[in-house]
Amino acid sequence: MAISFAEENYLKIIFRLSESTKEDISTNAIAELTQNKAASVTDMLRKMSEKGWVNYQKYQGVRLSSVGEKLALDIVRKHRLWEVFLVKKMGFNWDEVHEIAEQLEHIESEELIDKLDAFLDYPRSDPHGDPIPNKDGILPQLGYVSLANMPIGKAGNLVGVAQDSAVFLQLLTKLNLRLGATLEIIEINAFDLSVSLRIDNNPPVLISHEVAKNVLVKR
Amino acid sequence: MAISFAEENYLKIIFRLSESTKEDISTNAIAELTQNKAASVTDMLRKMSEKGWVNYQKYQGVRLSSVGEKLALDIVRKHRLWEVFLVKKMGFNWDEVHEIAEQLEHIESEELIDKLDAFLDYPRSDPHGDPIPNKDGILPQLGYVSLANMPIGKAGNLVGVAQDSAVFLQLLTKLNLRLGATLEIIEINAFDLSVSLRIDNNPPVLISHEVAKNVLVKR
DNA sequence: AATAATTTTTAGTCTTGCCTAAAAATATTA
DNA sequence: TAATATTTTTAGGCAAGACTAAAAATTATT
Repeated sequence: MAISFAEENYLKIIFRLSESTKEDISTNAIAELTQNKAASVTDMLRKMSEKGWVNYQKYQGVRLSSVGEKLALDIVRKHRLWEVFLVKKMGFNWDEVHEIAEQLEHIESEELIDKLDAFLDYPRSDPHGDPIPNKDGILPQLGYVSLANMPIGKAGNLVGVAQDSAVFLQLLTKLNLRLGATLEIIEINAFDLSVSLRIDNNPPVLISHEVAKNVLVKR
Repeated sequence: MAISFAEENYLKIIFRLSESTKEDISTNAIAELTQNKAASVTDMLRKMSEKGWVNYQKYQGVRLSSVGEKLALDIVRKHRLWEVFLVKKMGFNWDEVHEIAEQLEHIESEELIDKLDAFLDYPRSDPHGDPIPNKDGILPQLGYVSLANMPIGKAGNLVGVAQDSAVFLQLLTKLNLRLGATLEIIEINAFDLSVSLRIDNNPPVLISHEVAKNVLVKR
């Protein structure tokens, strides 16, 4: 039986949550991202568990099984390839493409995705800097680190972001934080962990810890 | 409330059926194309009628209202633009694209479609020769006629087909009936209306009336 | 025109995926 | 550790969109 739209969304969201933690994923966390109620999530987790896509223990949270992870990687691959398409070929800005890619990621045709991949010249990362899984579900290692974790005085280049909400991306644009920009941490303020940051040899500007956490840098 | 996947399919199918007849469209005809049972179609027609998309009288068939026709044209526009994309940019054959376009046509983003239209250089017809409605739902007049209606002895060029099932398109390929081919009717057999046809100055071949009806020719 | 065949509709069900309200389990705090 | 708060699950329902079987309307045939 084919995988449904809703199921694909759950898989993708559990995958995203798993990327940033080793813990089991909680029902509430999933509910927040799917915009559903916790009861609905419980329901779906039970079904997905029966299909063998997740390992789920009542009250103990959930993790993807290897089958589920493969399915999720396939969806993420499609999502990110379509984002590249939208930005590179259709001329959208990087903060406009997420919602459209959310729809396109559910198109079912392996052949189409292979051809799209070739058409885009086999990109390794999407417009937000996130790595694109290959056909076999292998994520290329891009070797970046969160700006919040970078040592003071060392320079690096902006290679991605850890979230892609429109408000966040718009703020980056306003701050002149573009893919490829050279970044150097001048100072970290102990009070609120805000970061004084030099961008491309300009005078330093102040950004919040929240922003720094979500900016990915390659040294 | 947004229009659902299922509703879009019904609209598109009623539109297609309306193109080839002036009669009201029957429940059974719709059931056949949607691959649903007649009872399910009745159900949906009642709902669509309440929304004002169709004019529906029990037992008397259905026609699109002007609102419904506008909605249908929008879906057809998306379907045909995506077909052009798949053939021209992704390298699919014309008999491989229908099913993928059936999925892509439901993507919701006017901006994306406008950009796609520009990217494809504002095509006036899809890979099967069918005209592509513009943003305002106007179908460009391409001025073709069914091969079955062409007078004996007059030559014309194949500019399209009236259906795009894979079996039909494969048969065309086998018969060497390609877009642009020059066609001349040599003879029509009264018994079964089969057509003796000259293709590009080759010796005449025999095709069925069924095929002739579905081949579109420009004189 | 009466009967038979076909088409369409109604009535009642099912599955998916969501909901609310209440109960149960787990986690936190006094 | 007992009481309280939070999280999660269960139970029961709802809407969409499909189904089958039976009834009603229409169309075709004798």
